[in-house]
Amino acid sequence: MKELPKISEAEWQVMKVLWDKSPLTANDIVEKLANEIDWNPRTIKTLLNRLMNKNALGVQQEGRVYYYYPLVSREECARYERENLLQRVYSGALQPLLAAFLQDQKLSKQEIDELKQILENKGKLK
Amino acid sequence: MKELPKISEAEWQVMKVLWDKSPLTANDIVEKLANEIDWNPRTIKTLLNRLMNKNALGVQQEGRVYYYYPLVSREECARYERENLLQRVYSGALQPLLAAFLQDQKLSKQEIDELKQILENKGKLK
DNA sequence: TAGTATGTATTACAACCGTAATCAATAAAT
DNA sequence: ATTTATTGATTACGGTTGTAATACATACTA
Repeated sequence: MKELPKISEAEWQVMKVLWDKSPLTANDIVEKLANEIDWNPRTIKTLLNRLMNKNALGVQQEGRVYYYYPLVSREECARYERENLLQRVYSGALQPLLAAFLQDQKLSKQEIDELKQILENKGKLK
Repeated sequence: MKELPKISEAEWQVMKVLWDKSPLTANDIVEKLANEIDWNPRTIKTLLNRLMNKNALGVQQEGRVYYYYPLVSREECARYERENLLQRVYSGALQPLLAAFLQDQKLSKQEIDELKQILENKGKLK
């Protein structure tokens, strides 16, 4: 089983861009992030380097330009973060976590129905 | 509105003990954590100090002993962490987050029913 | 009253993080 | 061929975190 690198808050922003679409050059990434975050391009280069050192990103070199791409899946990383929240904050108690999420956020009718559907199935399966 | 201190992973362990029951002395806390975590008591003292400096904990002094108690509510801090996960990992998309949590964890029949109940109510309210 | 134990405060130290600036290599331009 | 511009690599720097060790104050003991 491969070691999941620990991805920091700032690094998540970069990873999300590459999970959306890859491979991309550093400049592509800078451009995509320009709207959302006020970072110096240098900062993004640093983050790319750190992510490479952590083996979260790979590169393929074309001439003098690097094309970056993820080496870990978004779903793996997301699962890690979910589990982390669940344990750290809720000591593993899922129901209160979910109830709290449902309480503070708004959902469309359709999203509610989808979730109910998932719950129905969980109910049946056991 | 009061500033929420940022509580680190290790600090959460300490805060949870005090949210369960407070005020407690450092030694009480060391004892409670002894089962769960393999920390040197010094480490716990350090964490208590940091939490005081962050205004996450207060103390009341009785003789030479300090009694620690939380200055921030568990629910505030939990909300902060939930929101953080939601934005960082899911860019604010609640439904996929919830669906994933439901997918990877197991729930009792009763918990499922409670969640369905919450969803029912959300559905009605709008 | 001098030493010991106990509890808090200060200091340590490396790794990680946010946020860059500077250096170096190389492709492009003159 | 030398200069310039571009892009990745290295270095920076203060703050936080995990994980303690050491110093200091004081209550208790001999």
